Amino acid sequence: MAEETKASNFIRNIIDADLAANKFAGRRWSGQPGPAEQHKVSPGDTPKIRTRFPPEPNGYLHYGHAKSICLNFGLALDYEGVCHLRFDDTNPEKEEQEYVDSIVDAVKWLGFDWGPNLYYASNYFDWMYQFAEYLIESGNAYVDSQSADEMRASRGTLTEAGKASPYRNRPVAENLDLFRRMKAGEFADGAHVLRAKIDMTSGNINLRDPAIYRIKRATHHNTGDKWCLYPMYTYAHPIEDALENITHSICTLEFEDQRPFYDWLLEKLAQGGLLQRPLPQQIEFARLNLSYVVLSKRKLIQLVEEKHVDGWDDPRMPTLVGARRRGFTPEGFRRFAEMIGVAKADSWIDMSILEACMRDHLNETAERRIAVLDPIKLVIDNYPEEDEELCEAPNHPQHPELGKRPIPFSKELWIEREDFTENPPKGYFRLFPGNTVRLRYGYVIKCEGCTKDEAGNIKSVHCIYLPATRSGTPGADSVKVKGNIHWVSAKHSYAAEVRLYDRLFKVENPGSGGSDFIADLNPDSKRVITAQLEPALRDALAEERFQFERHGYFVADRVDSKPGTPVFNRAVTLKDSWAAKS
RNA sequence: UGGGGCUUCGCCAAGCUGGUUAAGGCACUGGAUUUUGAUUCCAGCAUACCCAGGUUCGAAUCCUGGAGCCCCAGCCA
Repeated sequence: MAEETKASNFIRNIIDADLAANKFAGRRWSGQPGPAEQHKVSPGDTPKIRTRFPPEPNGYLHYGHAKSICLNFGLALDYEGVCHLRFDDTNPEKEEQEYVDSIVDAVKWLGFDWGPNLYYASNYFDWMYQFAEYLIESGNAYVDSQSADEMRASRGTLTEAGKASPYRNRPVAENLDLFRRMKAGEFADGAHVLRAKIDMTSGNINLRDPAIYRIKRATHHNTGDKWCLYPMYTYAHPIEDALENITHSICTLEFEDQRPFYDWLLEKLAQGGLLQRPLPQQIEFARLNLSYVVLSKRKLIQLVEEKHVDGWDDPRMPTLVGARRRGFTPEGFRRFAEMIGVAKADSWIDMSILEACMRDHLNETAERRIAVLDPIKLVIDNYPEEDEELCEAPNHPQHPELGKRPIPFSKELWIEREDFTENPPKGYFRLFPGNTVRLRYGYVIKCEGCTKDEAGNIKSVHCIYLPATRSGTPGADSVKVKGNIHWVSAKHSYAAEVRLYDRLFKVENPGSGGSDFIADLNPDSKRVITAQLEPALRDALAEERFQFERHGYFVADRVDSKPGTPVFNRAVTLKDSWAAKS
């Protein structure tokens, strides 16, 4: 593949400048995350940059995470760096091993590799604790014994400064004693909290003595019951980055206000000789907003719990497990991330962009097959009853090397109901009485009419075929036709379950204007049908993706398919300029 | 006068150390190829950069003022 020049963005500009200034030249790396002391005698850190994807294992990854994953891992790849996968597991009440596993799977599925750099914030608890003691000793932290309510009240408001806690000037020795006893489990949850001592009058509320440690008796998925004291994200995250030698700590915009604290903390710790310089820098970018879907964790949970979808991996869910079942591809997501870019302006990406990226990749890679989704019988009146023959269909029109496969042809076929009409609208060039059309990879046929039941519903379409026009023979092009429709032989095709998925919501911005987003669900987001498929499809392997010609891209469902009877999910339709016009 | 951030084509988004015809992609519109109304190809698509002033020979880029939108008052992340 040709060398692509990556689109410039503000993060790449920062990295370019850092690299040009040789900012990271002095860093050491002991092979494992650790404080300054540990890295001190080690060799230089070879990767040019270190980024990280730091999910909290408290839910399933969604499309928004895909943007962040592609960004962090992609940057590492481009700059000969590495990207760590780090679980930010500082709140035992919300986190579970199940989520850790699913996150590992999802990032792997997207095609990224963290090598040996799989880490857990919870493995740094000892260091974090020591650093907290240092902060206390250096007069930068204190134990506050106010209740949560009192703390909230004294924090002030957006426009009024906060007031100092009565415990703010506790002597160092007392703070240290209290903090150690907090760790030892002498106090009830919520009795005390450790706070950074910064500025209660700051315009930035995050600097009004943020809480950095709370007492919480909960079993942690990784550390078990070792701790009853857990660090807050605010405190933990910068330290995690520093211990891991992260050069660029990329996060979303809502953490922008947190950056002054991030820098304050790391600077204090570095001054105390605890952390190696240069310190990591936090860079914020705009999170993904996608139309026709919701990405907030709360809403996703609601969809699952209220059973509006069939679980977290429902193909309609904007989760990565859902996308996988849907038939979306990792390459499609990476293309998407590349296409939407990264910037600081809040933006809304239309779902059609993601769909287009999936089509792009699927078009290149998916083999073609024939499926009649809404079958109606087509009878070829002048074709002998007992005859049958094999037609050949290429597996991919742009890739002849993928070979061909035989498709049985006979007197009675299934065609799409919408490929025939008695009263063609202007511009319609499929089947209607008197019109000729090609049966793809077969013969040209001339439509004679149709038969109906008593109610007037069309039962079968009748036609005659032109024997000399068989595809692949010299006479194939002797009759020019505009229309080209697909078909399967009724005698040889088989009925199979196919799920037609569509967008989960019927409006661009579900729940906008204060309405209930549930009311905006698309009632037709899932249709289960029985389709007539060409014989070759029986052999489809779970997760194998195909283009059903003239329909779209489908995947053999990875959970419901059984050997010999795959169930197909529609990932996305083909672009349809005829439907768009009419 | 609480703090922080953002504003370039319908949607993203380069550019921001002042001088380019204001990149590129998607969408859209033409046209060519095509046994998928698909794909591919080729062409078109901002005298205009939130607004108003100013500096300058010259401003999307610098200055001043204004408008709009987003985020922050968890012992969540």
